[in-house]
Amino acid sequence: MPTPPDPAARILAAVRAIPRGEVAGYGEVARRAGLPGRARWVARLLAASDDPRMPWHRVLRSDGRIAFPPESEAWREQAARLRAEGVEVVEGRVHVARAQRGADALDAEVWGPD
DNA sequence: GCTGTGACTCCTT
DNA sequence: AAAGGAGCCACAG
Repeated sequence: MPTPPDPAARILAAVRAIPRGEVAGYGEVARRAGLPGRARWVARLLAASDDPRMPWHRVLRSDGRIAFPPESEAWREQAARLRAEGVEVVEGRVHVARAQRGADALDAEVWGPD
């Protein structure tokens, strides 16, 4: 039997597995890696990763919002990267429009591609 | 080794 | 709808 990859490697692999133009939540990534409840670890790992191929910008909080402080440098960076691959970002959150604030927009489902 | 701090999430008020 | 609190865990001081 192959030795099970260490948890950190599985999490990073799960992040890399998010297709271009799609997004996933921290908790969702953790679950996919077989580590439910480790959302914070996912965030910590992404912060520590220096791999330029890591699509860290596709990982959002469970409510679809960007996890960085609003208007911060990283916050802008993430929003820009998402838009660059076709993901609609409004006020720091993906266009998932679960109703809320004048939401007359149609629900373009970008959430939970699985 | 204990405390505070997060790129978190969920449940209860 | 918004706020509080508990659970979570790695890391820095």
